[in-house]
Amino acid sequence: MKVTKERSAEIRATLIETAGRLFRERGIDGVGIAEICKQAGLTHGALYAHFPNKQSLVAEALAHGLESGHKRLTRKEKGNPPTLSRYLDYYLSHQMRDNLAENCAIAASVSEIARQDETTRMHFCNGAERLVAAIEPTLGHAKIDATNRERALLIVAALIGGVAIARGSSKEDPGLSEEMLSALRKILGEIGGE
Amino acid sequence: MKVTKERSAEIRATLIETAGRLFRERGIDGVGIAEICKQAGLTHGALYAHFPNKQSLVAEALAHGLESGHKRLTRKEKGNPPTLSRYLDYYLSHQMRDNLAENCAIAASVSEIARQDETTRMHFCNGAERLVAAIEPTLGHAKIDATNRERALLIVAALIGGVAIARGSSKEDPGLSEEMLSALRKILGEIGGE
DNA sequence: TGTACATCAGTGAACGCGCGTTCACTGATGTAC
DNA sequence: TGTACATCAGTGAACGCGCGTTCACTGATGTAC
Repeated sequence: MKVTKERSAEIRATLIETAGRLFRERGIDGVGIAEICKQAGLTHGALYAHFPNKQSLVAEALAHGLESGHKRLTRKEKGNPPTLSRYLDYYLSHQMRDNLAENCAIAASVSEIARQDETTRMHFCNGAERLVAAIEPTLGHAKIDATNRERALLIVAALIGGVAIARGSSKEDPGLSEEMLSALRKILGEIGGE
Repeated sequence: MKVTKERSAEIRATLIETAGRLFRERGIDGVGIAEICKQAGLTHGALYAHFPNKQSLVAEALAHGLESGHKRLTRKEKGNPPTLSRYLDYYLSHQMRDNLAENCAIAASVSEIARQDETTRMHFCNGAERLVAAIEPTLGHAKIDATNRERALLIVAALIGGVAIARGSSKEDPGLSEEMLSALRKILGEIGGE
């Protein structure tokens, strides 16, 4: 049956958030429409009143995940802009490694992106650019012959790759997983002139 | 019909290589038994004479991909062991970015690994450890306060993450993609004491 | 070496299942009077 | 403000499809004599 405009907008937002959480946790191919709708408290048919198909939900869910991740990450604390230390502590924590669902959409879906449609890939690029741009101004001086932009690109690559490797090895080789997080925490801090 | 032992072993090897190539290119969930067998010149039922199920083919294909990648990467040239430059040139090339199928299984499947079974994850960990161990002895001196092991971990994380981001952005934001490859080439060379 | 037969890798139809998507229907919402 | 009706978000059965897997069958291979 019909619902109020407000309720409909709420439901749409719930679908996007639920889908994003599930896609990050189990991969885009690994989650079906039926489960997303069920977790959002709907039957599967309802989805098509909000999105023309699964792919467009994928695109919106990624965009929303990147947007809210970016906002959370760059939020000012006590009026101060975020520091490099805060980015590094956040990305290289156990909570980041062990909670796919609640964290960075770039890290969660990086190797699935190339197989998605153009809109989705576009959102991914914007998200990556914004992360680099957010890190760049937090950099201090370091004994390295490289521009701030180059160092920001390195830090983003290492964070995304490091978290992915730490996740993939956390059960079978926890030593490697821990070592990856702590080595990156130390050496990226130094490279970033923390 | 039955085939000779030699032919059967050939077929098994073909299945593993074909599956690995397709999994790297389109993801593990993105490729079915039928297509793997078809590309290997068989009908789908034949697979089950060689593997009990898809998951065990996934595990063997990953192990084989990591093994042959490792051999290719660490092969001596003119009696000399591989250098850091060779690793960096290989990982940060367009051929690496654009040919998922023929390259590093770690880079291709890093964010799918956490969802695979224990055997598959174990193979992944071994592959990652071997890559770190291969890079460590190639490092020279650099103005960075970090052990060789820590620098090797950083380089591996940055290569895997950097290639993944370069892949995800190559169509919609080629500028970012190129910049990522060249920035990493330069800065990792410096950090590695190339 | 030649013959008879057991083995078993490969075939292809068939299985149940879950996928994304469609659609006739329902009934509360929002609107026109 | 009250009434009549059009709208349309949500329901749930049904669609075709491709998935992983099974299995009776085939026929060349490998073996026992």
